[in-house]
Amino acid sequence: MGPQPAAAYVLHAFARTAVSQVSRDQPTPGFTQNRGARHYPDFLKPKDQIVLLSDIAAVVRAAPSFQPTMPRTGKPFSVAMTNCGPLGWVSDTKGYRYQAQHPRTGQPWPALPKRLMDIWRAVAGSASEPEACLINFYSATAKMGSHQDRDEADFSAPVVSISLGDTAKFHVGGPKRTDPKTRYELCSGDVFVLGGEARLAFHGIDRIHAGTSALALEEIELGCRRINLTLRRVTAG
DNA sequence: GAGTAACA
DNA sequence: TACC
Repeated sequence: MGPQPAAAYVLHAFARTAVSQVSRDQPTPGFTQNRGARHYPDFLKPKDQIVLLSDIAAVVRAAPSFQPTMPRTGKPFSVAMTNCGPLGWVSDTKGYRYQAQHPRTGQPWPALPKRLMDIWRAVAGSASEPEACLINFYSATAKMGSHQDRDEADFSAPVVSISLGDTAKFHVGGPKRTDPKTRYELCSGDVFVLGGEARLAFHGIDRIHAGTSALALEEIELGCRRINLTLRRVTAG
């Protein structure tokens, strides 16, 4: 069996009325940009975060979290995931790909919640509508190794990432794995956009700062401390 | 190499 | 950095 499904976590988190904001080194108006990588701190207010969690709860009810594995080796990822939208990103021993059905239930992915479409429209400029939202569930010890998002047919649209729960140490490099990295702390409610020059930048999650958000503190026993939503355009359009 | 383990 |  894989890790605990994240559904219970999401449902309980929604029931809470408070999402604490972590103190920051610097209050940042608007966003900061570095070669197409844009960081929007506090893009979602606490109330927006809670309402978005209700959307995620509905998604997970229809599409339970699953444990992806590495191509070839079959080694499991430390994160659990699910998807919503017409297409979902999956990984197993056969490789990385987008597909229209949940790998375990065989059902189509749930629709993209309107609130996610609204976030996309607010930060993705003139790009076509997103087709996939990958939802990653991070435990206190989960990480995401440095990688590129390159399984899409269309790189003209940006990748839009939304953070909920505990703060994560995030890095963004360049199109080569060895390019120098910039590090960010991604807090609950932050939005991060990889577009333009940064669309194919290597990026990853180095660590989770467990206990930095009341959202995640409620569900220590289930192990999920952070949720990341990644919106993507997959097909040319 | 969207993984881990071992290393200095 | 090595692994398979």
